[in-house]
Amino acid sequence: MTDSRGTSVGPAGKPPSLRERMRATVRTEVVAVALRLFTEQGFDHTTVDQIAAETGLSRASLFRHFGTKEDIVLVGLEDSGRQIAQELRARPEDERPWKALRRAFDVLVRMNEADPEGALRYLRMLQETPSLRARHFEKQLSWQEMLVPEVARRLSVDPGRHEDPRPGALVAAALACLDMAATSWVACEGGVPLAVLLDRAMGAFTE
Amino acid sequence: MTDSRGTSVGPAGKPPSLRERMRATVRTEVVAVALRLFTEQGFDHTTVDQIAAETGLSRASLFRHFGTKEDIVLVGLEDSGRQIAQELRARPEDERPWKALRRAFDVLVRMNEADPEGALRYLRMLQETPSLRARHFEKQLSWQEMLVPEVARRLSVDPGRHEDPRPGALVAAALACLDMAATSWVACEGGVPLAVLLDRAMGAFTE
DNA sequence: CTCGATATGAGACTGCGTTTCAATACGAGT
DNA sequence: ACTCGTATTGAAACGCAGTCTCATATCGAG
Repeated sequence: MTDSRGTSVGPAGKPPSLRERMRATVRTEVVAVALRLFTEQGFDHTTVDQIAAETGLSRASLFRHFGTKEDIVLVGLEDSGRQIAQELRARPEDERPWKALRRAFDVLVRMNEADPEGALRYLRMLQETPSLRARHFEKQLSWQEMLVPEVARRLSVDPGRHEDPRPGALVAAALACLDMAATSWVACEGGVPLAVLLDRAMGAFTE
Repeated sequence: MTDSRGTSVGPAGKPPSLRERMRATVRTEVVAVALRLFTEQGFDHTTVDQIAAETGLSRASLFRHFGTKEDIVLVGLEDSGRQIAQELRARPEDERPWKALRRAFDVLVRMNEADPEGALRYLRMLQETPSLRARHFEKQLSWQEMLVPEVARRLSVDPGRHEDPRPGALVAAALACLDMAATSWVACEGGVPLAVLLDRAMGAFTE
């Protein structure tokens, strides 16, 4: 059971067959090699053929695992989105959506604190490479789709009603704050904790 | 005097030379032809060569006018951004930034009301075409850069301080609300006025 | 009219992403 | 262990976006 891009999806029963384990191994290997090359030579100056050569895969197979070159860098975000959504659903029922979103983002904060140096490098590359920034926004859109239903539920809004943009607006705005905090964090070289910047950004509304 | 993509910029002195007028007419011609082809066959199924052929231009020249295929559709946004920024600066000094941003967006609302049918078609294409959505976000980033200084000024924040993500967060969140409102507007086929949706979206915070 | 700057077309080139096809590796059932 | 249907793989050609070079016009100022 895999999603459209082949990520193994959830703990849904199946004992992972040999094939799927192979698949996972290959994927992490590719990501490792690619990240090394990207940080060494820059994203734009690294060709897909080069990555394929260094991993011993063919170009075609590479594109079967990752639909695009950018996806090699961004596959991880898919999972982060799921984690945030899970965390959001776990927040107390009576917590305000805005606050609940802020708390759900703590999973990302913790991930960054686990490896600040790597996170800094990663985010810098993301922000310096236009094509990556663009794809990154697309991924955030998928986060949005994962988070909106829960916010809608908390606001007692019929999920099918598109005349009420409030759930979407809250989620999109929160994600915008998250991006802004990340940008600031990179700008001051990690000098100010991400959590603090995120509090400031999202606190600009309740003032 | 032209900006990086060749758009004539503001009423800054110069009487437009013949060359620049030619340039302008060619550009609007290309945009017209391209929009027709895109709505007829879809963005992805229209090649740049086709547009070049129908306008009598060479591929190379086309790319001199518009850096990318997406830019042909999105050049107009550059100007919209400037208008919003101008409107924002014109808002009363004591108005809250959030409200001032809401009012500044009215220029877009008015543009949509001037040609709802065309706006609907345009936005639909934008949202249905992934590569266009991605570039659209990039353009919004440039809007952000145009709006942040004024918001920072109103919050008495030193523009150079990136430890304070609040101006950026407010602007990014407002733009997210704008996008969400536009999405809802398209979803209900323009059934609810954009202004109303925008009020709802941006009102979800002050509640 | 002349000269420098600029826009143009033609064509080759790089790189991403897709498609086709034949060969191979898995894995379930016998 | 054998076999057959199903996935996965590499090789190679293809389509298209975007860049570059270079020779040729075209404009604009003096």
